[in-house]
Amino acid sequence: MPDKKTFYITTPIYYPSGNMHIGHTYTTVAADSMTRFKKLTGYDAYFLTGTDEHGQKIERKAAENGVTPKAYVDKIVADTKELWKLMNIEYDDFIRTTDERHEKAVQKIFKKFFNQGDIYKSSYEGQYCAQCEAFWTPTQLKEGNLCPDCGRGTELVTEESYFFRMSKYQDWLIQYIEEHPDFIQPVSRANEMLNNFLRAGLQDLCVSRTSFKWGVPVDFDPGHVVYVWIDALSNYITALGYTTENDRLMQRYWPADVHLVGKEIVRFHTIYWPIMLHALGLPLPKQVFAHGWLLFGNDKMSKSKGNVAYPQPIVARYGVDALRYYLMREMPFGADGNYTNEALLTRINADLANDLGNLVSRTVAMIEKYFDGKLQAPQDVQEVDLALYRHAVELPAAVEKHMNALQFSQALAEIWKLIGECNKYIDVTQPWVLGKSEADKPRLATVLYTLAECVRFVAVLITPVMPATPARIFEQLGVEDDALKTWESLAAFGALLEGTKVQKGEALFPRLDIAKELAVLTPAEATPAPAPEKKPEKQPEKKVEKKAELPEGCIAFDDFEKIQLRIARVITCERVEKSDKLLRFTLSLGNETRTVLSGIAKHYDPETLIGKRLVLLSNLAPRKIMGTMSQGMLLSAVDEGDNGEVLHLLTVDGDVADGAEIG
RNA sequence: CGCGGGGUAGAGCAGUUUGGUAGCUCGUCGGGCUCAUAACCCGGAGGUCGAGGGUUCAAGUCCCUCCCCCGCAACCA
Repeated sequence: MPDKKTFYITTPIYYPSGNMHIGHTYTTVAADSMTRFKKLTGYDAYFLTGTDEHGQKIERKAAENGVTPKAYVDKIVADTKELWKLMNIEYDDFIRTTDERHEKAVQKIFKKFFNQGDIYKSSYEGQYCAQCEAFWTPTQLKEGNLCPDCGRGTELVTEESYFFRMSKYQDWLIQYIEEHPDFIQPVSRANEMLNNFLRAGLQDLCVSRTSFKWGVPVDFDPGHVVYVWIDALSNYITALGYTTENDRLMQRYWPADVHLVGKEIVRFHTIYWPIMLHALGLPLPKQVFAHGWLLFGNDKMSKSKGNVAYPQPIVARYGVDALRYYLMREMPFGADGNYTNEALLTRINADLANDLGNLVSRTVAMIEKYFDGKLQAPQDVQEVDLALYRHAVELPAAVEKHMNALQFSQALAEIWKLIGECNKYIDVTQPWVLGKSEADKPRLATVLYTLAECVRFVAVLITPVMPATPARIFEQLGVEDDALKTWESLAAFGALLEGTKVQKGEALFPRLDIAKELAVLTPAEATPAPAPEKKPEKQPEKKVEKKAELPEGCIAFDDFEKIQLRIARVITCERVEKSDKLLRFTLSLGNETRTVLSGIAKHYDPETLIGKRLVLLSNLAPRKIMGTMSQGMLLSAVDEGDNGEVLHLLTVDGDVADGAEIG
């Protein structure tokens, strides 16, 4: 072990103000795939993830829920770890900024900065919103110094704080970035940082707060807590035992090989963090890689917009590896990408079911059919076979090249080229014709051996991204020897043993009925918010809003008038077959009845709703869900309780006629 | 003129560094095959490469102007 090369990779520590969604999953799967790849290729790899648990927002969220901040984050952290387990994430350490080991180290780091004069005490003056307990800069404020968040007035407040002398290190950092072109990836991000912040001049950074308590206390100045930057960023070294007696890990793994970050926190990782490290006398991470965002439709995922996708239902339906594959394959790492259910399902069918799954299936089936399941040694090798051998043997190097550049998508594309080549090879060699004559048996043996060996190559190569699938392939191929599952075993073609007994199993990835699956996946997203479906119409609307110069987050009265809300009486209500979320309603609107589906089966028993008067968004475009047209949307209040969301249907006071309009 | 990214076939993207026949996936149309998960293989149709101007024998690729979209600037990956 000591002679192995090391590789240290981190994800950001996530902010546990709510459950982790598919975006966090994206980053974490990438880090995990990279780690697995490095381990596979002989590295001593170390993978750190965790949570950034302090700050006012958590403090407030916890208060709203009537629990302590610690209890609040404990729950989310437990769920997060559960999710990573589900996603087959094998981290080496999970750091929480509330860990004692972290807090102690942060206090030492803060003290050191103070002692060496990097941190000084001063005061911070700004417009403060008492309601939101937040400071806003002049550019953030709405006209008349109104709070951009709640719209109330703000007041000029002075708060005593500690500041980090960033300006002192500015020139050093500019030079460092210019001399290390690989430090910030993609390079466009480096330019952004240089042009936007560094060359413009760094402001000293406020690194403590007195306005809230939920943070690491500054041990030499009661009342102050360490503000986010020093607290959060230093996780990458406190997790390795920095400042403690046992800093074995620090010695071994620092500096990190790569910090994976989302593009919105590039600045903190490429400016403040390097400066902090430099001030501590530590080397900088070799690379900060900013990946893009997974957008939903064309929108940023955000809870408030109701357009967030969560991994759990996808994994439940299609398996972890399908989702991991999709996330790593769909878009180039570094650029933004769209998450859509359609694309996910298409990928599963085209790449996993048709190309890979079917290749394994037909290969194994033919070995069973023609050789009674016993793999024959290749005989009578021809140029078609040799071409495929060469392709396979050259593949690991190509995959390695792309993986080392964190280009997961390209690495997978390379692997899939071999899969495509194999499918074509079957067509060209026509094993079912060879099987008809005894004289062609040697050819047939060669063809089937070649295919089986290629499948083995593929199984090994996809391991980092799809850790669960190779075992299922090896089982069908009859590969038991672990030596045949290693990266080294791909050095030459032909490691598979003659006589291996293959056995056809279940389809690796069953082909999906896309229309049907879409209908199942859709209600979950359609329920919380009106579906933002019509792209072409959306843009003009936006423009109108801008021209009218409405306060941000507001709509005009005529926008409201577009929404038709009516009282609907429940005539019948029943569960939808094969759906655990949907209820089918027949509603009376006085002169008409409507069928509406609603994803609230987990919150209500259908019988109890009959006769109730509910609020219906009646002019929502109809949508087919699970084969039934749903003509509107029932409104409900969403309560974010400890055990996830709880829905409460909106109802109405007093006796109101069916179909009464709400305005 | 705040900064950055982007506008390429119906959809999603690559190609722009180092100008030289416009490529991939999905979809679509036609053909082939029957080992296989109605899967696989081949072929076709479909693009004024955001607009305009310029440099050049030659421009998606270089230069200039303009239009449009998205993001950052503020603790959601």
